[in-house]
Amino acid sequence: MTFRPPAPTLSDVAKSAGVSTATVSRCLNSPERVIESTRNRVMAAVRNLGYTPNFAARVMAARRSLTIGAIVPTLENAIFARGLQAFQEELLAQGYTLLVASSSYRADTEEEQIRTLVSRGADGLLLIGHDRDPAILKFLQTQNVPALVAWTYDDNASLPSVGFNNRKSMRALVETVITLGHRRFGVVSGRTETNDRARQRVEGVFDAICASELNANTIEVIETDYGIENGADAFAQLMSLKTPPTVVICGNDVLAVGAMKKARELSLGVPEDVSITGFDDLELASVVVPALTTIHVPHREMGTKAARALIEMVEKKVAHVSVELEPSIRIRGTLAPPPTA
Amino acid sequence: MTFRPPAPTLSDVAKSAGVSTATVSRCLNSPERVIESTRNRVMAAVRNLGYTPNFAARVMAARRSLTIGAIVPTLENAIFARGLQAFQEELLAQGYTLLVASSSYRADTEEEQIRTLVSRGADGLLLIGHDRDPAILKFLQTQNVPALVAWTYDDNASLPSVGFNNRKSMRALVETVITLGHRRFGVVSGRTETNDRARQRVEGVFDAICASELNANTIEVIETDYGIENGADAFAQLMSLKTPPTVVICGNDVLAVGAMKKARELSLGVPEDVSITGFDDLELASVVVPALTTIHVPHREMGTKAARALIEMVEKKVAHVSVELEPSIRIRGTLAPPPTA
DNA sequence: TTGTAAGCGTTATCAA
DNA sequence: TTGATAACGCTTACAA
Repeated sequence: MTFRPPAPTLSDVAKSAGVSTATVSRCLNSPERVIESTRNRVMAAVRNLGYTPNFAARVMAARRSLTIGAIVPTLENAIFARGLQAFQEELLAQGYTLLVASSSYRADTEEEQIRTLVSRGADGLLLIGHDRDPAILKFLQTQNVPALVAWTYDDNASLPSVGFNNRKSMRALVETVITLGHRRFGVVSGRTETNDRARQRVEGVFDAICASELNANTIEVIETDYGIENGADAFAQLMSLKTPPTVVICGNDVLAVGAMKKARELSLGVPEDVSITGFDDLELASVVVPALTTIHVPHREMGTKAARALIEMVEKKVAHVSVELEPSIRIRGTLAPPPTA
Repeated sequence: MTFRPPAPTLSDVAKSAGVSTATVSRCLNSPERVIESTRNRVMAAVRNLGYTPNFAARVMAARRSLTIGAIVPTLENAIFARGLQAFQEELLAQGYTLLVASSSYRADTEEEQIRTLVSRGADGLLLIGHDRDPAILKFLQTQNVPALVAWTYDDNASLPSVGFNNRKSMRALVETVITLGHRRFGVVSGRTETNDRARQRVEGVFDAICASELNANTIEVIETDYGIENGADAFAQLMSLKTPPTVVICGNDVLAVGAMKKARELSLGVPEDVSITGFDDLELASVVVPALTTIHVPHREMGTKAARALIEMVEKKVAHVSVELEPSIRIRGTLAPPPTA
């Protein structure tokens, strides 16, 4: 092992350029405040030495990091990918860096991640959904770190949100399903206990059914984690009931695609034997055969608007007002009238 | 706007517990070095005040961050998701935190991200592939930050790697394809100029074909960015040739699924009219109909081993020896003998 | 336009 | 077992 010199610091640059550290700092942060001749000299020294500013030191001295943290429940499937990408692009355009963490849909992990990101100096936080221990909100308050919620819209929650009404959207879809003549419904949902979006979507299903003259008691709901195989298993369970549903409403596209896979294995035709619907309109939804009927969520718009809102909260230090986006129904091949209708 | 007190610091805790900052620091970092009675008092103060350590200050003082950075070409599709997940799990188990950045397959962006992560105090870096300006390697050296390459294996590159031989794997697959009787090949590849894995995979195709007595001149190769729609377009282009291929070898599963989608639109049967193969064995590959023939990459194993190797490099400050993993071929529904064979 | 110097919140060395 | 105190590398009044 060879000896390695320590990385160059501001004062190395200052020495090499024959100026003070303050001048070097100015060259880097507000070049217009340094006369050109010195600036050139300094920048040359920076290049020569291969100097890179130490972020930790900068954060400590400046007391802001130009960093935004986002904690999403999962990065394993595409559920949050597109929105997050747009979020990140907008942040970047405004000079901020994004730090992403995943909570695996666990409240305790999310709290840990919140603490981690705050301790790393995040200037603001993007969180998903409103289900959360109030204590952690108090923590954010004492730490003076603004937070914004996305992927759901709720005007009178304790945090501002940029998102859509999951319940209303699902209700609209199920109303369409009812109009087609379906009377026996199966529901494959995400975990409702720890996931307000999943909960609201199931509520939307019941809203639609109760609003019609149908009997809500006949609806079978299976809860499971998001995952193609989980969707497949839940679907199999539903279809093995004495009176299987004619339509299976899935809490998201991942579950729905799992259901489709299992239908194939069971030699059940979709939509001839059973209809299937999803939620989110991931790329997956247009790849499967037939294409999946689902609810299109304006992911990119949500990401972009969330970024703008959060930056405003960070810079102006004011609470942002919530923004509601409008999903739209995408009727595709997996939905048709029930077999006997 | 209400007044917000600044977040509590170490010395706030020290004052509140009636000890020195050194003792508080010890309670947090090596509790066994503090007698129980004081420790209890200190921890109570920590809880009371809602104290969270300031990461930037800690990094500066300790001169290590227990943070590993990873820069992948994309987070938009699942190509790197599973491996990265395993990488992160192993890091976590060993007390490290993962910071992920995406380069969008651009060399300049990757350099920027490398600098960013180093400046943020990453103790080590995971990079994908070996294609990279030597200057940035020198930078890593002067900054004293070890780096490891994954998703490819190359024993005599300048950085150690944990991965597989893309060329050899693709060659094996194409040899199988040849054995089935195929003679007209189409290739849909990722960008070979900026992506050594894509390049090696194409080379593997030619290796197999040259090793047989076939004429390599008849192979049409189309390069495109990774994406379902790109795969679809490239496939359409290949199938509109005067003598279209009987098999389309795709550089990865995402492209292959795009090809399958387009085949359906063109009413081409897979595999009756044309065979299609992928690479990676993403979850996607088992969801499509028919299931995709592809090369299974041990993503999780790669992630775990990369984490262990990188941590060793960080802690022992020695270069790790490269590790080669073995992908395996997964023959599934999209591959069959050519129509006329 | 540039320099001086006081922090920023930790850790770590050295004494007590 | 604990406490002083000097770093760590940078930004930013304030002064020159």
